[in-house]
Amino acid sequence: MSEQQPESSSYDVHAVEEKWQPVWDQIDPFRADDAAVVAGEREKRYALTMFPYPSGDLHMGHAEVFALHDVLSRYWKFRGYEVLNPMGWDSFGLPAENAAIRNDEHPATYTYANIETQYESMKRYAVSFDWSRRLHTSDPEYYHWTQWLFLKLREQGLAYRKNSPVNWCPQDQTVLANEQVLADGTCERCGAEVTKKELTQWYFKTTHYAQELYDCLDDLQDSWIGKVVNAQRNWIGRSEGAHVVFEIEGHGPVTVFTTRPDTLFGATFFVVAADAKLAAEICTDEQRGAFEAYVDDVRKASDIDRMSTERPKTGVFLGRYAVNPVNGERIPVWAADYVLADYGTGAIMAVPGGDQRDYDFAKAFDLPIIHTVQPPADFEGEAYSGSGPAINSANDEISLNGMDVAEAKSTIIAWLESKGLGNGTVNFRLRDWLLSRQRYWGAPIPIIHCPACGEVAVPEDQLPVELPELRGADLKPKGTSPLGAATEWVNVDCPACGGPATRDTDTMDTFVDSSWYFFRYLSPNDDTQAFDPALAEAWGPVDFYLGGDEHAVLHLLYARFFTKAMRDMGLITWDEPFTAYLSQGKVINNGRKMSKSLGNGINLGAQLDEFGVDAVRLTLVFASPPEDNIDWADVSPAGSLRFLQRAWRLSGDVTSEPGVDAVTGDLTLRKLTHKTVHDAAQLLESYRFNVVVARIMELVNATRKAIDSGCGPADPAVREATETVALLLSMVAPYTAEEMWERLGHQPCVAQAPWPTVDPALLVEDTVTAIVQIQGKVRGRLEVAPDISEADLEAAALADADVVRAIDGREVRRVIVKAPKLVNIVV
RNA sequence: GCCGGGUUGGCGGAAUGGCAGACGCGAUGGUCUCAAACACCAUUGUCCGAGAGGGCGUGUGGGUUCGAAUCCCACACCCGGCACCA
Repeated sequence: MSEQQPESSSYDVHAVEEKWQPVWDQIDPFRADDAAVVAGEREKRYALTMFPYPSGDLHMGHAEVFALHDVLSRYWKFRGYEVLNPMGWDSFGLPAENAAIRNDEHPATYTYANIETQYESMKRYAVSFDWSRRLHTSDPEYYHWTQWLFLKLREQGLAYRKNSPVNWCPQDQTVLANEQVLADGTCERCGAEVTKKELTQWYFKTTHYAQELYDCLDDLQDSWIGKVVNAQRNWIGRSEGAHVVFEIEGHGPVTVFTTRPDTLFGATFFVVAADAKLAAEICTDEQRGAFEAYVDDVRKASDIDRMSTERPKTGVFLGRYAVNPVNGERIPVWAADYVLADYGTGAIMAVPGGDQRDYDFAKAFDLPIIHTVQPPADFEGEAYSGSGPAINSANDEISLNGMDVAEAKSTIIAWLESKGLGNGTVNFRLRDWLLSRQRYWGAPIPIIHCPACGEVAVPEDQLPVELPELRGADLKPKGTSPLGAATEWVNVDCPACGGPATRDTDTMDTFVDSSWYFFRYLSPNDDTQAFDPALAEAWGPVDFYLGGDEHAVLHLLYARFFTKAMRDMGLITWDEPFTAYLSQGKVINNGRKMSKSLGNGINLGAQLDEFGVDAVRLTLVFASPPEDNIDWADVSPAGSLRFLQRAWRLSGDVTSEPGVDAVTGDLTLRKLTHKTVHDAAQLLESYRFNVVVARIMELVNATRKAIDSGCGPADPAVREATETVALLLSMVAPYTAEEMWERLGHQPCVAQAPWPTVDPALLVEDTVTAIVQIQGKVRGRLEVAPDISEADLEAAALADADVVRAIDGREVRRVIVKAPKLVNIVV
């Protein structure tokens, strides 16, 4: 016995990993069955986690997201759902291209080598992916359908080309979407300061769905993590207000957007964005020189200073007057850079009495200020934008005076509408998605430019438009797409007229690739269509999506846009792609983000080598609620390993035979076992994975105690408890669980075992602990029957020796009884 | 400035109107050992007390309630989103 002690008190984590991987490969328990779901034999669950970009090997962040994701996927399988849990690679993108330039090779070399590395790591990490659905967005078999979807969007009028000032990253030498420029004006990818360039580029018309993208957030409010819903609301930026038409003398009517039409009587001047075409059109010849000088100044200053709200107001008079439609007042028209060209109509009515920016401008240029809302007596500010009765707001036909803001708004809108001078409307901050990129390693835009026919779509039967073979120095960024250098590729016959024409040389933003990949998982090998609509109907939408905060707006908004567009094309029937969404926290170290420059990186491979896959997974799941950051300095993979060994040791101590009837087993342990299973299910449904682990630990502790100093290792309840530990643990620590399962005398694999049946009778306690409070403070405890009457409980409480002593002769004024749990005595 | 989320022991966190601090980390003491490591056992919010026991305690201040970490009001601080968006 003593000789065997070392051998049986721990197991070799690496040997166990090598032992089970081939067994699982053979059993292949996680392959999703399309037929069963299409036929409705089993209820489906689509579990999705964001597919990685293949830069090097997996890191701690991947380890966390996969560990969390796998708990839920495996749980769903246990509960009898047919689970779709696919994985692939978002494999177009700049790092591969930059590596190719550095190493004089093709981007595919870097990309596919890293994919293999990551694939091997994922296999070792034992995530329950259905590998038969693996895809890579850089495969022609995949981007064929990315291109096809682009053409479909274009047919719907949702993809178009326009000339416009765009965000330009001088580092990456390509344009960027609004979503890819951070709040501080830097590139989301490389951190370089983004500048503006005037270019003709492709856009997706995301604004077409602005209202719906906004409204559907209400439905996602409870099932998506709140901060992402909030971020999307802020990004889409819905504002209710009105369009109001101002006649500009000598020019014509110009419409403005305002959220405060009730303040129209206070509009004392009119401002046009200096960089809008409209400003140049309105400007009189006399003011032309001053205007152009101002525009020059604005251009120089813009990108650095324009972010600052503290900057003093600047502008220039355009030499014309607009007529305020409510009172006929002639108000001067100015150009200024505090009005944005691409929001609203690029022109505003300025109400300095009610808007601080307009107030600042009025002060700077000595323009009149009229208050149209009565500020409270103690108001000490300048512009007043709060609530209160309207003042100074009447003409011959209408008076708003005395009305509150809401009433004044609706009244004036009705009046404007009756006069044809405006209407109530809604405006959005969201802009269209700029999708062209001047880089190589992406899906070519399947358009041919013909001098005679203009833009011509590449015929569907000629898709995919494959990338020409370029490598190394050919790919160096030069401000225009590297594809332009592939002369043979670029020059083609026009599909419409047969004349000489050229291909579009830009590639698509890689966010296009990832906007629809969750559909391709349904039909990853179908070379006749993007996906089978019948499978989409059966599997979709995604039931649970786990990913990173960095995609709160970007990817999640784009995927929502694609889904709505695909619905309107008749490809699918639902409105939203992801029924539930959760973003996991980051793995940090010592209070800081891991980074090379700080030298505080934790290498996942090294952690796996030291503690094993299961201990690392357990550590990440147990550390905190999934959405919170995990500081690696605060957690203990060694402690996790210790726990796993403790759990595993139980399986060696059980002496009863498999299949023994648990009914005769120790009741206390049985009750804990059944309660643990019951609670675990509820906790898992609400993603409370860390608490589930704590409950498994409690069960392990209790089972240990039962073996050592309780009912003993032969008691059937000990087997039941240990088997339950193995089953529950398999969601977090699959290797340890499989090893336990085998030692308990079962065939592999534990993932195919059924979820333990909870006996409701065992969830009922024989006695419960009633607490007795005096003045709300706990002063005694009573063991009572769960069905004790309130009167009996009160009597028992008042008779209790501790309670009598605590009352200390004082008069009992009131007794609150909540049988069977609580008595509160008020003295 | 606007919108959202948060603040609980030395640390990560439990408890969502009824025993605050589950579970774990760390720490301290012990068993084992020649010794150490591992493992195991015990203690571990804080203050008073020899002890029994008691006081205090969930960012701050108020409120509702027999009873509040939990609900309400105000404030402070932290994190995230938007921001010259009319």
